[in-house]
Amino acid sequence: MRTNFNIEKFIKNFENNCEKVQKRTFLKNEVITSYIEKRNQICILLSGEADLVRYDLNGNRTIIEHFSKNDVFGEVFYIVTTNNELLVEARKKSEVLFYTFDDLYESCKNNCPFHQTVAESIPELILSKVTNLNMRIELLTKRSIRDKILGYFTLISTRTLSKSFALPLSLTDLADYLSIDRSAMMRELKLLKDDGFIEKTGNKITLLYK
Amino acid sequence: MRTNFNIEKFIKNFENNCEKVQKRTFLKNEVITSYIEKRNQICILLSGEADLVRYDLNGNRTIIEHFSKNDVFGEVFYIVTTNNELLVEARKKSEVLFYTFDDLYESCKNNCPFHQTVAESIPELILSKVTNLNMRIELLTKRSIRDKILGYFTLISTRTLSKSFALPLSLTDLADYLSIDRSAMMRELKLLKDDGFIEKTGNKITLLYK
DNA sequence: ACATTATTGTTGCAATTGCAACTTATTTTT
DNA sequence: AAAAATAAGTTGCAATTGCAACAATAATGT
Repeated sequence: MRTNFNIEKFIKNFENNCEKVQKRTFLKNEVITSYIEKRNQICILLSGEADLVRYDLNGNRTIIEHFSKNDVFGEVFYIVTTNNELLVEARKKSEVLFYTFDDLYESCKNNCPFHQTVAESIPELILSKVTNLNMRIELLTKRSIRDKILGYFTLISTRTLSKSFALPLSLTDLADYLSIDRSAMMRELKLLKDDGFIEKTGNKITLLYK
Repeated sequence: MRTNFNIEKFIKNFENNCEKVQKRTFLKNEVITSYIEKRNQICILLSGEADLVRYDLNGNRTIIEHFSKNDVFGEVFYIVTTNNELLVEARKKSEVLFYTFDDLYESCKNNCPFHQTVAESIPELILSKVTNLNMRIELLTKRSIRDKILGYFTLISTRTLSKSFALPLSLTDLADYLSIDRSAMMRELKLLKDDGFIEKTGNKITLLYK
């Protein structure tokens, strides 16, 4: 899920000597990090794609958030007291910037500009997370698979300012994101085509309504 | 949904001369406020109960958040671009403190202590909102009514540090909060009793598992 | 105290959704 | 370029859920 936050200012400052900032590369399906309280790290996806996922006891996977270039994540943005393990998994080969902090709002002893920029941007970052969380709740509270799908498509359409768009997720992943059965979702997609609500060719969707 | 945030320090400062802080009383079912962008207000529930609700096109009500004493709400905590109207409705007679701001992070020209306290506490407040939103998503992504109910009960149990508790919501409201059909929820509650997972007398629940 | 309204509790039935087991297509790896 | 792995697409069937329409309680208002 794309944050609206413009991360460019972060990245242009990251080549510095602060030992608290590290860059690492991950291959597809590697675990980038897990959300454990007090890990105190903020991560920025420089390239590639990744998902924040949870596996429940029945083996169901839920994609909690989908990250693409310049998205920011970390357990500070997901403070929940549960026994469920949350993982960030690379979907493709990905470069990630890790930033470790002692106190989220304190500035670095080294006074490094990157560190500084991060600290200043925390409120803005969190607000953009809140926006995404609220949109997600809006999708999840919809009562039928059809409404969830259409809600999601409308969201992407609004973001891309176009009635036609490529899905940022595979259909398998989309089902796990909307928390619905994949085959039931496929069936509903076909019905939506048959009923003239959408056109679908591969992962390209065109909305025909409104 | 209870925030962990301790609001006492807000309230003890509220009797001041700042014209941007107002106190109003609402009767049951009155609309306290609606979430419209740029309204720029933060509200604190001093007494009573209220819900943040949305009505969809089919007339389904969704309770997005439930507020009780000392909870803080306002559209800054719910920035979403949708055409759905969001309302905060009083469940009981309620007292609400309204605080209007020009810039969330700027301090008051009057330099009033209340205003000051609010501005300083924004990050903390928002983080506690994020926690609640994440927990809500965790509930909503559960695949069955049974898991949603048990997830909710476990949550309340953890908060109250007890296996026995009174539900903070009516059953009708709980169904709208979990985004499920009320009668289906009632049926599942009976099954949970029959299967020995819970005991239920009125709105008192006792968890028998784990 | 009575009437009114809202909430809880129940149930049959229909619609939706999930599950399992496939086939076909596409991507990735060797 | 072939083999292997992953994703997309289908379908029958069973389980779950939603809907509608009640009756029984409880809460609220006059």
